[in-house]
Amino acid sequence: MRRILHIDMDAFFAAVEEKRNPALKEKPVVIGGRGDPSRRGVVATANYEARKYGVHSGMPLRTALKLCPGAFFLPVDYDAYAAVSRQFKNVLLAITKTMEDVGIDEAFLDISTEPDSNETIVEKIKTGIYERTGLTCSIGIAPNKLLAKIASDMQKPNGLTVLTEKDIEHRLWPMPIRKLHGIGPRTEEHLKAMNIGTIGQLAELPLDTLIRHFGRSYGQYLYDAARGIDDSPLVTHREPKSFSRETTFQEDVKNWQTIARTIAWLTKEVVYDLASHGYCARTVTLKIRFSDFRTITRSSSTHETVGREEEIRRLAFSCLKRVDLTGKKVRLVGVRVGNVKARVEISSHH
DNA sequence: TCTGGGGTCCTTGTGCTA
DNA sequence: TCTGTAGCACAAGGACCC
Repeated sequence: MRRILHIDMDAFFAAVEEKRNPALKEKPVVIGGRGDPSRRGVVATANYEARKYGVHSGMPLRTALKLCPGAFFLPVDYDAYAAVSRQFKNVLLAITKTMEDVGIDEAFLDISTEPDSNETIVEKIKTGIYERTGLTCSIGIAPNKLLAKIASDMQKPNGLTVLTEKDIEHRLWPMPIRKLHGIGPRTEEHLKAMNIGTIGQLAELPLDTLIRHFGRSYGQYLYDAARGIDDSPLVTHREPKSFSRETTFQEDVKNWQTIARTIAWLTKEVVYDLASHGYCARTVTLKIRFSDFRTITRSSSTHETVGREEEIRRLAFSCLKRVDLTGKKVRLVGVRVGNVKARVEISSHH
């Protein structure tokens, strides 16, 4: 039986900001966009004080302002959070190298072969993270990643929850289906229409029913997940598959020049990312979102990989030519490069 | 009046080729 | 030569995650 930990930092962005500016503690804090609730943007994180007013991540900043006019609004300072993220991940890596990164504020650890008890390891992690960063985290322990992630969410902030196979019936099955990783709003609606609201009810559905509704791969996933089954290993290293940049205009745009200039700028940014990571690409995808939120993509591939800005911009504009913009207002444009390949190292030795 | 940005993965349709 | 089909690459869209 594996021992998998999921570590989740508590209200991470807000906690870093409060650490920098302790006067923010005890006050509602909302972090998102450029920190200006009169401009377009959504909430990245709200602290627990702001959550009392109904503010939550993903909500437009304008809505958050209405719900909580007294809140402090701060811009997302990704570099600062990344620095703290490295610190807490170093604490985890001191326990075991079998760590899977899950974004900036979460990680899995596989401690199956560690001699120490769960209690000892949890103590090391919690005090280690607190000493290095001054922040708290919530931890879940279970036989697999699926259950460990659910467990870390059961008691927060600063919680610890252990789930075993014996807990599946009485602790997992009463939960709403949305708690399962991989079930989002669309699947929730689909299952609601089938009168399925809890994980237990999902577990009553036969495999062939799930496959009929959700396809072979996702149907099988749902069948297993409802039973707490997950054999997926930790992924300790991954290569990037794509790089992208996109931006939402403050006001919807119908001027072609503005759109073209923005695409050229985004291309420059993407090329910089691509090059600084040492990659080149074969596919360029242009993304356009119209004012009605309808989103289209157009992509264009080359036979040989490319990395130069002129080349990638040419591909991006060949995509733009295939989009009919007449009479439409554009809300967002984005540029992505895919099918990326590590550049052959021009080595100094020979 | 709303609904970010950076990713991954999956599905579906289509055209090509063995 | 005709027909079917399996497999693949690619394009587009969509669901989901943090």
